[in-house]
Amino acid sequence: MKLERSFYMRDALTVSRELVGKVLVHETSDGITKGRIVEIEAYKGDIDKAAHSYGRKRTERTEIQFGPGGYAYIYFIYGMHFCMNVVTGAKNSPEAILLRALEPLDGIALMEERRKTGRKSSLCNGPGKLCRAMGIDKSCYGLDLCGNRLYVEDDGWEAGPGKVMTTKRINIDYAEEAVDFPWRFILADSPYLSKRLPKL
DNA sequence: GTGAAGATTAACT
DNA sequence: GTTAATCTTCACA
Repeated sequence: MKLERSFYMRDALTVSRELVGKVLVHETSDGITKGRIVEIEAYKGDIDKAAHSYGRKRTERTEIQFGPGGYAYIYFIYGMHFCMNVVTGAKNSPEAILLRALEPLDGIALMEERRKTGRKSSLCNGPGKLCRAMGIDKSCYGLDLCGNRLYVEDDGWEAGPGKVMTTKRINIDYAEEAVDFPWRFILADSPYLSKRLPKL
């Protein structure tokens, strides 16, 4: 079943923990693609130097994060990649969750066509890659995840005990003390992670 | 209007 | 491990 608004209205860290193992669904004119969420990172604008909305900085780009949870925050990075976030928290609480890796479930042929690669395991194992495989671009910015085009569903699958782990985030070395926040959530035994499990 | 930097990826040494 | 590709967004004039 599709996740409801109330699921997203909670704290980003709480939502993150429960979002691992859920299924991202994108319905397009080319077909439907689905992928299980195996790696995500939480960003909290009020205290997190790594967040675009750090210091409650409100710009045209981060505007959607200040609304209620349950909306898509898409941004373009390094001139060639899109990244998708799920906005969480209540209104005026700039929090979001970056989707870093998915396990392809449905529409895999369509993903391969978009990605031009034959290896299923590398189809969605990175923020930029999963967006391309899922057909997500700027036109998805601000979409309501409680709508019927781009949303997250719970298919009843559950991670085994201790399988959801937290680690430090990736590629935010400029964020000073925030680099040590354990806000990356992963499915420990998934072969679809963007990087190998760091040593603990 | 202009310039610098980036929540990445793929290719190369 | 290092680096180029490539362009939106943001800060400042």
